[in-house]
Amino acid sequence: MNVVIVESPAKAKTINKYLGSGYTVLASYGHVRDLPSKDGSVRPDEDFAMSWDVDAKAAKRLNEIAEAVKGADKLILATDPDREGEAISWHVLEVLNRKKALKGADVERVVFNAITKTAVTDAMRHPRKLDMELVEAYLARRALDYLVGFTLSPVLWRKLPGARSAGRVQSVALRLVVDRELEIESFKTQEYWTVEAEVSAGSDPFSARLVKLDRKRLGKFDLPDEASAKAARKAVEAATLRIAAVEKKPGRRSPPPPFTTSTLQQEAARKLGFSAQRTMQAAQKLYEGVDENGGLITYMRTDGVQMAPEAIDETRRVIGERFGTNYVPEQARIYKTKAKNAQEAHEAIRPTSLARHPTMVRLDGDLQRLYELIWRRTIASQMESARIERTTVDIDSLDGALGLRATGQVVLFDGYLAVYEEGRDDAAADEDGARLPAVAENASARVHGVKADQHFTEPPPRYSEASLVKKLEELGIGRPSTYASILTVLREREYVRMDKQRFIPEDKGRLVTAFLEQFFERYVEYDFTAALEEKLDKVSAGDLDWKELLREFWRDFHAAVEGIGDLRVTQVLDSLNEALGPHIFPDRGDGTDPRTCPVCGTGQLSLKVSRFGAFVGCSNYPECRYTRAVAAPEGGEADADGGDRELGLDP
DNA sequence: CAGTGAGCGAGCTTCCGCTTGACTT
Repeated sequence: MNVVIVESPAKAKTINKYLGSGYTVLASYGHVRDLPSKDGSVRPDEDFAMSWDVDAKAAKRLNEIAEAVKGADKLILATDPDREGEAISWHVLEVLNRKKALKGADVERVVFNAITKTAVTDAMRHPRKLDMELVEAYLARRALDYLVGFTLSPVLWRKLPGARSAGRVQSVALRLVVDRELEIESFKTQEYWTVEAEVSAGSDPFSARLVKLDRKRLGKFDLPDEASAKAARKAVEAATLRIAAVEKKPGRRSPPPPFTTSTLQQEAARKLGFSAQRTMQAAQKLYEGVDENGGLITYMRTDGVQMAPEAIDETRRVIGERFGTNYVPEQARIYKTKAKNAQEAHEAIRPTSLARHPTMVRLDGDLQRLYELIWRRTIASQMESARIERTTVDIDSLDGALGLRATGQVVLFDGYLAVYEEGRDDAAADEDGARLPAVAENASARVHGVKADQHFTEPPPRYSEASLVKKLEELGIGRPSTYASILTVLREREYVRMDKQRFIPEDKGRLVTAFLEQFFERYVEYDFTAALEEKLDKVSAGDLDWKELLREFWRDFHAAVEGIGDLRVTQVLDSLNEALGPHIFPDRGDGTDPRTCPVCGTGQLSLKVSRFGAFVGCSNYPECRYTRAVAAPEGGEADADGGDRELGLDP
């Protein structure tokens, strides 16, 4: 008898089926051990010694595993083929060794990145040893995260009452939200106008935009006000027009790759309105399966876009049957990940059987809709590209001073668009979607009406859950298993709030960000994690000692912590006040200096702290009693207003 | 209705990443 260890029970069940009777497949249910949530779990002055703790539930699992291993010939560690997976195998092995549960049993490490019968049985024939360098990269990652989080958080408690936590991932996610808000606040809207004419040339009328005026190309801001727009409109109305050129260009649109965790969360938000959490809950149920037929989709926490060859074959077959052979490309499509720091331990998220059409499964609301989305996306990813034709019609005045342009596109062959079109976040609507009537070059054109429209440039949009997850993934920050919880932490700490499904930073979040930027700048830089990952890669390649990585990190980090530890709260505030700027003193938009007191008009505002939390107060205290709360400790809210009220704006 | 106030204090909070049930509301 052989004992096989994987992470999840659903996976254990499937693999058991593939391997048959000579094997017992058990799940570890995750990491099994972790650092206890208290001081001293990682000890830099003992050469980064780490204490591990097995919680009660994991202990039960491990006892079951130890029991099964007792009479076994072999222990086969088949956890995920990435850094964390290697670590899980190591943790399990460590515990079993400590229990002395491994007498005589051989230990093998086996990896597969698709759960198909061929992939699994093939992997079983190629066992290897545990990769200790990969495990050491994990240890470095784990220790660093602990040291950053469990050092910075207490610093925050002491220096900024009301602030609760900081960490390598959450603090950068928060910074993204805060920085975007600052961008929005400092954004200057700009007015511009466009002129559009309804024209015809022996055809149905169509609309064309003014693109040339006074023999010059019209830039976006060349019609800055109503007067210039009206003058341009008059010029169009007075002009004699002819069709100068008709150009048709063929184009292709290729399908998007199949889903990863990040893209699934984004699309489910855009198309179904699901939060990241709701998406993951539904996906988990689809993965576990609803009846005896097993899971309906592959593993839902993945950054891989690749698919098992068997699945690609089946997808192509289903496309041929349902849509016709002209929808099947000659070659199967192979996708490569673009995400930084992708581990690609798992396949893309796809139905376990493409033949299981959404109409053939009966599921609860969320599950049904999510399954259909995944089925369509997977099918689309292997379908033929759409072929389109883009048409551009240039219309000039006879004297050549004016130019108008109309664009349109026609889908000649829909290809993958027959099942799926990717949603958009904040992009402007397609303007060249319309079909244009056939017109002949040199035909004269008639103007039916001209309109001038006013527009204003808009600031960048606030992050939604979907766009923030997308950004985090681009920066290589966080993992598929943590995206949804990162969003939750920011809300629980009251660093941000949601408004119309968008993240808005609270003053508390701005303050924490300003503080970290001021005193721990390099640890909240957007590429800190990417740089760390490069070093971790060196560790796993054997080119860098994991303790050397930690020593180097700790030297600088510890110095920064010592530096601020010596400062009194008031000194921190003085230094912070210099740097705070728009984080805490936003432009009020009425031309007054953001740092002068809005009540007395002479006092200077600055940040202070008390047992009520951080607040902004006037230098003329106690004559002037203007205050504005910035960050209150848990439950320490003065009243329902939360100090948000702008006192004294109308004295 | 006004709007907490700054060198003292007891004791509390916290990280990231991997995985699901077993508690009660």
